[in-house]
Amino acid sequence: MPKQKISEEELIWNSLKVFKRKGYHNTSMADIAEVCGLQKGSIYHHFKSKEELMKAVITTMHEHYNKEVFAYAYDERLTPEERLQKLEVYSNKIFLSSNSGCLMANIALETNDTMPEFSKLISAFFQDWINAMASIFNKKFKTEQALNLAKESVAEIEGAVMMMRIFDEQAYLARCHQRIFEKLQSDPIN
Amino acid sequence: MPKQKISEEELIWNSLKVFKRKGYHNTSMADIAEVCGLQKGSIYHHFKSKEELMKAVITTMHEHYNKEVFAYAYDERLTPEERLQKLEVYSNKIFLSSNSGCLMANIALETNDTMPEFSKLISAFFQDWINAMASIFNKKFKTEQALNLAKESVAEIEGAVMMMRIFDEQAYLARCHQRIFEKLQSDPIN
Amino acid sequence: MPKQKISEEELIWNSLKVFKRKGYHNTSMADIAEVCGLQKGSIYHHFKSKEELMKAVITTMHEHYNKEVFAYAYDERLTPEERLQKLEVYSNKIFLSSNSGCLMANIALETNDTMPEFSKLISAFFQDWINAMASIFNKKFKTEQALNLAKESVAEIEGAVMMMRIFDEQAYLARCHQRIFEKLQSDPIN
Amino acid sequence: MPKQKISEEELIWNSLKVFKRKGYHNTSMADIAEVCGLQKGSIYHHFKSKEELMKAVITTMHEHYNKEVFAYAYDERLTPEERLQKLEVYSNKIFLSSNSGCLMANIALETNDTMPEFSKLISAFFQDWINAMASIFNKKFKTEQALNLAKESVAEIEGAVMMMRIFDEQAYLARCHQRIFEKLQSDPIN
DNA sequence: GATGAATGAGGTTTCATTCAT
DNA sequence: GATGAATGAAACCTCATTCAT
Repeated sequence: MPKQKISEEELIWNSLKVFKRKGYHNTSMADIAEVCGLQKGSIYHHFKSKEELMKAVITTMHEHYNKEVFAYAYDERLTPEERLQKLEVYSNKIFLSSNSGCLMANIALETNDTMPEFSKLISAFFQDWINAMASIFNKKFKTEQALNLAKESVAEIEGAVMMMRIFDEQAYLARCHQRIFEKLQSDPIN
Repeated sequence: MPKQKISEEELIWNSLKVFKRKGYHNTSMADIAEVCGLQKGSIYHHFKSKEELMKAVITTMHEHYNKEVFAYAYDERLTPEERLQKLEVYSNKIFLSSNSGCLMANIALETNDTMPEFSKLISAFFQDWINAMASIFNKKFKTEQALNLAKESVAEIEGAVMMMRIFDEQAYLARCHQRIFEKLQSDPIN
Repeated sequence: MPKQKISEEELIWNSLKVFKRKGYHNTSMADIAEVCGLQKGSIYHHFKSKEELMKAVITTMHEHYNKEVFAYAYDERLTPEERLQKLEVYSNKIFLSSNSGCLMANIALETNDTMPEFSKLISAFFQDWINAMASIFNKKFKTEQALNLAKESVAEIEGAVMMMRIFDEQAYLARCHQRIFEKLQSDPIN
Repeated sequence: MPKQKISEEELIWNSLKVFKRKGYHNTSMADIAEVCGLQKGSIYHHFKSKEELMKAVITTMHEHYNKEVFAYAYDERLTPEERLQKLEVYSNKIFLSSNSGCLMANIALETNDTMPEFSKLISAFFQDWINAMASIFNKKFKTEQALNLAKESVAEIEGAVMMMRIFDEQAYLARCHQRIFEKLQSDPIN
């Protein structure tokens, strides 16, 4: 009889916010329940465990990025510079909207050595991000060099987001994007 | 039952390893006790809470870096390049010795929004690191530019360490150091 | 595992018995759990801490007295002597039913200097008791004298209950009630 | 080699203050150590357990009362009124010097049902007190009546001390002594 | 589907006590 | 005698999970 109070989508996005802020182990099912307006027990109608919920959160975020962000990297109607800018705009939207950094990085650094199932999902996400960046650099650079530039770029962005959070100083991200843009416009090494 | 089984120093360094690998919230006092060969309760002889222990760990690591690493950045007998290399050598020793990344970054991303006392200590550490890097760049660049290069560099290193851990791929760090070296040798912007 | 095994009312009254016998600090949540047929952790479903439980116990007892005992002191259909007797009958029922004295007094003497939240609740209880007694004496005595007689009476009863417990000698209470009766029938001081 | 830092006497009197204020179970050996300027472990050179210490405290207090207070009740050079006044003076000194009530009563109400060894010692104390009072009343009243008046009086004093502590209102004790004085001067029932 | 009571394992912490120095 | 490190039991409390209603 009881009507559904919240959609699975919403449940996942609400949980995401909490996990991003408080981390995996410090987030309790009660915390999740609270932001969803449910009782602890009710969450188990949707996810069979906290671990499954976290995996759903990671996966959902990954799919979202694939569709809404990384897709631009492959959009043949755009120049490489335009593509890069699209990714940047989205990055900014996410990373500047809260002071809590990047869900994927936060969870990765917290659980990389103890929750292999999360690690697999998270590295898949970063792989897709790197591939997207590489495909942009590919227009001007050779495969291997493009890949390296992509790896550098993703690493730099995550480094910048980390510092941004630690120092509460937004400039890090803008300067980082600036440098990536310069990479794209630099001369191929040979 | 009596007489010291472990020095406070050792206790801290053993704890550090566990905290780095498992994070703050997922490390139990029982875990700490185990790596120290003590009973749970005995740790409270040395630190009045898990939180105080974590703070001692952060502080000890910070002091260690100040003395053993950052000090090279101010060593007038060395050229800037030599100084940078000293820092790099040390970075490698730490970050390549395990697959668990950087204690400071791991704890920062896990607890930045919930444990302000840790955040303060951690940002002080990164500030000292940035200052050390800036003092190296200062030999060739103007203050502001040197500072920005220092910030970039620290962010890049942390980004590289993160990726290195996620992908278990050590190349990230070497290439990152390479790029920092190039920054040092590039022409000042004007 | 699910569905209520014990009502909150019962939980409180069962706890009360243990607290009265063993005191606050010497009563463990395990003790409480045992008399309630629950697991330790389950009690936290109903009360968020041992302290809150104790406060609920005190408050419940206070309300119970207000309704079931002190009310007689204000019952206009009864003579002062009848009112006094009603209170006495109830006193006897409580204080003679076990050898554990008076919950309020026991907890007060144990925790008065360390748990101010208990002290406030307990002194409110005694104040209501004194007011009830005063309202009986008021029929024959002036306000101030009635109040003093009430204070004396309550103190005497508590003193008697204490001695009764220490010496396991019930006569104390009966004689004490006798003296209070005589006070009521004595001549007003002027 | 280490010189004695505190005499056993002092240790007992210092402990007494803590036990009176915080009760038996809520006083830790660390608390005791602190007020004695010792380490926890050192207390065990003097008393083999917390329980033994508490018993020494009770016994010491009892002996002190016998010698310094109750003795006046048997002093043939004094009138009954003078004897009573001596006891009163002493009562006031003790009970008005802190807001923590009566050690014997506090410990009795906290532990009567769980620490029979304390109960025995405490009831012996109260018995001596009652006997002392009875010996005063004996000058004017018959044995049985004197005994009852003594019991009443002690109970009343303890009741007054309890109320005094709960309400932080010193008047209780003075009025109580006043009433006891009146008892002594009233006519024997005969 | 939602609820809320219950569970049991495990978390951090406290504490009386022991004992080598 | 005093110390301080260690112990282990037990304290309070949290939490992921289950399940009858």
